[in-house]
Amino acid sequence: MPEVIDYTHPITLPEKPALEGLEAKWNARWEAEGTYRFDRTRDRGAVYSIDTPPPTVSGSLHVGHTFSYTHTDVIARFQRMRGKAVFYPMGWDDNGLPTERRVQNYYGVRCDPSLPYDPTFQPPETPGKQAISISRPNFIELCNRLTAEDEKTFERLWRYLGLSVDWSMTYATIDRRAQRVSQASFLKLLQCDAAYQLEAPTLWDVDFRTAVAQAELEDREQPGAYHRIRFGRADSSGTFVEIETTRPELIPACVALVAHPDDERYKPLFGTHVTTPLFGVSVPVRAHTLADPAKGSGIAMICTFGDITDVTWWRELTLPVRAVITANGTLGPVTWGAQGWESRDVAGAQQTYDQLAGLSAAKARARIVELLRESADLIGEPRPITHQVKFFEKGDRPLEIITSRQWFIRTMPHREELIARGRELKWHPEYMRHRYENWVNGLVGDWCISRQRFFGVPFPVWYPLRADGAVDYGHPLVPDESRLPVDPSTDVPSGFDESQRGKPGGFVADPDVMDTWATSSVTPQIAGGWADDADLFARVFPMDLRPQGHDIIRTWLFTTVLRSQLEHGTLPWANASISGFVLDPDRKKMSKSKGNAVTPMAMLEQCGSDGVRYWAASVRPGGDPAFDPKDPGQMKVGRRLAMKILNAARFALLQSDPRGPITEPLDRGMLTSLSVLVAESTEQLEAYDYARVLERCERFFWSFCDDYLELVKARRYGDFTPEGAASANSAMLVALSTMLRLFAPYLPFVTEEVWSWWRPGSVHRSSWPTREEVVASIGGPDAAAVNVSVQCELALAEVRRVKALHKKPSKALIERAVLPAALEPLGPAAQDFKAAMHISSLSFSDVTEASLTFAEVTPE
RNA sequence: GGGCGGUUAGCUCAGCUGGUAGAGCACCGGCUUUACACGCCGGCUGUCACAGGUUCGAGUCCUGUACCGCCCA
Repeated sequence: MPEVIDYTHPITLPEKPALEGLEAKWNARWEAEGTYRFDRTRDRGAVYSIDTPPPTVSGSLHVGHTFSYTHTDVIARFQRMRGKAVFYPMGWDDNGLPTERRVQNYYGVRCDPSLPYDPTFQPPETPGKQAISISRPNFIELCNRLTAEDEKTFERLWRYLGLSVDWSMTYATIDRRAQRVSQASFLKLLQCDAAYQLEAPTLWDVDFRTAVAQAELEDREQPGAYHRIRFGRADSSGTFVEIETTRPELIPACVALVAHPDDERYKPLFGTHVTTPLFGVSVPVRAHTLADPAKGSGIAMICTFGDITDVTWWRELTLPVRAVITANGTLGPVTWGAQGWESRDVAGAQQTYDQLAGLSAAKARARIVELLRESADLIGEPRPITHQVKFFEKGDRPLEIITSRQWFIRTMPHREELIARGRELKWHPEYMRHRYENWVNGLVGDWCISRQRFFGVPFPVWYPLRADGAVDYGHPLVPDESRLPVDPSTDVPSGFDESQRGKPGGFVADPDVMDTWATSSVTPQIAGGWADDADLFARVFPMDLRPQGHDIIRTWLFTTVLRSQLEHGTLPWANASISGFVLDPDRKKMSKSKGNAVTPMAMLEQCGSDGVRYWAASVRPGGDPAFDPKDPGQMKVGRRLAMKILNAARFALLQSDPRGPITEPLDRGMLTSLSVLVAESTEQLEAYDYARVLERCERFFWSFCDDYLELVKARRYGDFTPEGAASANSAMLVALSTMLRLFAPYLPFVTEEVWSWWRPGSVHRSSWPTREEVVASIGGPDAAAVNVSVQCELALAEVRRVKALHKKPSKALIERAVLPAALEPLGPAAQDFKAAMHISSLSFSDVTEASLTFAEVTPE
């Protein structure tokens, strides 16, 4: 029991305790003393490991970040006090598009991979109107420069908030270690055929000119129009089939018409051919169940490719490709009459198409409508509608579907086992599991991981060039694992030299980088040292906890489970704790793009880190708190709690002699109740229910201050016996020691400050309180004393109430008090009670409320 | 259209396995009581969204409806 009875440490109290400056004072001390260093000598059973979300450093942190990261830190601190070696590194997500965008805007540059590296290049002080084109290595230098700045800012803020991270283990999703892990993992997947490349229709953002994965899509409501268009029937009857489409500009890409197999209107047409308007291309009429008889005219045109249903039809009906949309979103050149572009009127088709070539999809649509109107193939006028259109979540124009060569990770064959892993994982809160299962069940294809970007992890792959200069994609060249990480655009495959790059008989590099999630999905492996520190990895993996937001269950959580399943055949972690979002006062999700995000530094300075943490931790797991920066209510409450802890501790420590056995009923009752609180708190924190623990501890503490301390004040100051004072002093110190440790995960600064007044070491390295330890201080739980305390507190409230009704000052003397008989069990504490309420004579009787007789004069 | 969550005091929210509705803020009144005026004491405030059902008893369990939010089609 040394934690509660060893009071040999000298007590030093400040005159006027304050919260100001605690963040700076204790952060410096924790850093100097390595308070949060991970002890890597401990084995897996004694370790608690956290797969921390690496925040995207491009941009700034907002209140939502402090919210969710506090939840994790509360758990980390609890586990540390429980005796675990806590593995809690921080990561930075520097990867990909957001960083590139920020670098472009910040420095006024754009990346042109065809340019050579310029070692003397320096960006201008302020970005000019015209973006400067720079080489890929120069561009990456700027990315690194800016992210380094951002990382420093972020680290300062995290430290100020009091995250108990081991800062010596920080990683970045673009650093050498991360590249090595990402590439090594990719090569393993390639080796066992879990990764493959394919020339396939892929969702494509025409502005970023990159492929996009299913997980990065979002639907947006967009205006559009149905165009009713006639196709000539091939039976020379002179009759027409009418279709409706929102994308008439894709008529040159039409490869078939399709209707539902049961649709009586079109059954006779199945197997026949029709002719496309303007281009005179003969296309078949086919049947497929995905065609909706109720939509438009019930028959649709299939283009390569207008939407993802086109891709399904194209694949399942084995249709040819006639692609017109190019990577930049314009209609590309076509030679009509060439193979695949046959027409009944080659010259006419060419003449028409030449008016569309080079236009964006939107402009081509406007032009082709005019042409269709002239040729009388447009029936009626376009009918405006709004419909859902697929966008890249960070994009500005609708996605196109472009056929290109991409790397994929096999996902579809693993759906069953991924569902099973999801059920094995402990979710906090439990209901978040559904989001995962819905996602896995809704998957429609393998995971495309190629991105046509620059700042990312390159694919460690080259391709041989045949003698005729054609790329041999079938026999990729890969480096030995010992060479990783490699950049194939500057490194050379073994057996070749740089002079053979791009030459027949030589090689070319895969030009792409991996999707952000392809790197982020291996954060447990990166942080845990999978590729270069097997000893560390064995001590931390599979990890204990993945904390994250519910918006990225389908991306980060899902892909991490997938990678771990493919690589290790296990879950990557035992628990997933899912935080909600901070909402603005109008209940809209707070985000930088909406412009309603609040930067947290002012809040932290105004309310103190402990105050902000109190607010964050008081929201139940998964909850979405509304936050109004003009009225930081709960943060102020947290600040008040921290102040109260300072002052109550000062009171308890102000006169802590004499000490001795804890004999008085109020003291014993208070400690018995506290021991129950400790037991419940431990159990609930183990279940990740941090908000409930905070609420209960706070309620206990406030009652401790308002009732218990007031009741024992006189006895403690020695008004009765030295033994009575000793009992109170000892009980207060046990309670203080216990409550400081209960609050330590939530309010790390104020608890550390108070701890330092009278205890050795850091409260954050002390042991979590136990029920047994508290109970031992009174020789066993004392249920009778609890009853005395409860009745005494009820009586206190009753006398206070009646006193206030009589508008008497608090120190007014009460000559005689008659209380309801139900309160009589307070008897053993009558002396404390009478002193606290200034009662001379106390009795009980069959009354419903307290009857008080006040003295004539109130002493000064 | 599907999934998930929410709806409790003017505001923000707690109410765990069903047993007489709670806290803080705000508001009103009182108190400078030797830890704290960044404080203390007291008061006021509710058809627990709506409609059914189960039960001796429902804020809590079941069914349906409405509205809000998030995610997915």
